[in-house]
Amino acid sequence: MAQRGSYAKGVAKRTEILDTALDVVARNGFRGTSVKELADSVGLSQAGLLHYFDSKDELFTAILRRRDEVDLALADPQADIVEQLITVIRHNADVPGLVQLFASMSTAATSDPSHAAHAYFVERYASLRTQAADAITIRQRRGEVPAGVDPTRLATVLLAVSDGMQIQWMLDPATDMAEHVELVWRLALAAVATPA
Amino acid sequence: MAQRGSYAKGVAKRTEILDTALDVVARNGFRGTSVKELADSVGLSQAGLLHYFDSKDELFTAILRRRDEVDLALADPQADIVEQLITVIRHNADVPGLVQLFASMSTAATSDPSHAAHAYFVERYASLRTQAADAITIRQRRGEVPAGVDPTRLATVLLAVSDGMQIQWMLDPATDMAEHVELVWRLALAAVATPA
DNA sequence: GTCTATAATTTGATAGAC
DNA sequence: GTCTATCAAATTATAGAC
Repeated sequence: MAQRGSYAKGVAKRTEILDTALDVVARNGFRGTSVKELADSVGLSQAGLLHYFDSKDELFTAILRRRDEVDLALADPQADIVEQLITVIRHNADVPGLVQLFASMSTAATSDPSHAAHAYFVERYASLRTQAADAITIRQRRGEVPAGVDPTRLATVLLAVSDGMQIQWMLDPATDMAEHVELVWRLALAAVATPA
Repeated sequence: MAQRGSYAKGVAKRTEILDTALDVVARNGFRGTSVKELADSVGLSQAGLLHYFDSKDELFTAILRRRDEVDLALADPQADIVEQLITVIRHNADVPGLVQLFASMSTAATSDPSHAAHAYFVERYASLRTQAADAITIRQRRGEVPAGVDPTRLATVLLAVSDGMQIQWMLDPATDMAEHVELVWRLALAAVATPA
């Protein structure tokens, strides 16, 4: 078996912890959730849980990374990255706690380069922005997106609406986040003049 | 003098405190700033400062409200609300700490109805959304915005981009927030088909 | 109105036994 | 690897003097 040795065991356990944490946070939310709360739900003591992660922030950053992995696995690999993004946003309405976690961590980490999650967000936005810009460029060549639109800017804007809609959705869960992201996307596809 | 009596004095002092706090937060940022830090900068003890506000969260909510007042006073009353919004976003690049404060408070307060700032955000989004939707409706009648676009949805989306761009700007201050909000606005003005 | 002093917790992190 | 126990702070909020 490939999972032999203490290293693999540690990794497997870590993943198991993260998947449980993902469920717990998704439901119970993230109200400055303490390490102990999470420890209880995964059946470990606080110290036991922190054995796997260097700090609280590292733990929650790992949760965010794991969530991206899970989301990616669920997405249709055939689909345009923009379509995938919209699908993920649509799913977000089912996991309020994760939306809360993402929003909280992003505000805390983006403005503080020394925050444990800073690198995660840098990588995430760079990666998504590039992927989306590439997809937009392809559509542009097909004439589906006006030539005057800068792909990177449009990509940036699509990510921004996604993030911003989370705030308004938390305020009123009846709000349809995905629909609003789609509106921007359709406006771009429908634009005929050539905004910079 | 109109400012006589303990009530008026209290109000004046409160405003004075808030204006100082606004400066301090704008520069120093909001890294979970403690009440004591703010108290020091306004020349009061921690308890002295809390004499004017019921709690820490009430204090920071008051700072946000005061900031909106100041921003509103600076805006051109002749301008379209959407243009005003873009102007405010442009100014935001000069007050990083306030962007941080707004982002932090919005994530904390929107998801928690019992948070001291919850009502503030409810009112703020409702008000801005309505005003923007009205302005969009007017443009629609003039034929500047496609008839098929729902004014409230477009308004919602413009607010979302504004919020979302703050995250990406905190990550990279070279990002031009206003320019990206304008992109969405121009896409809407340039759209020719009729997205819902 | 403002201060000093302190209560009241909470909670992240670590040391060390098993 | 996991736990118990404890440390070490950091703050908010309040009581009560002046």
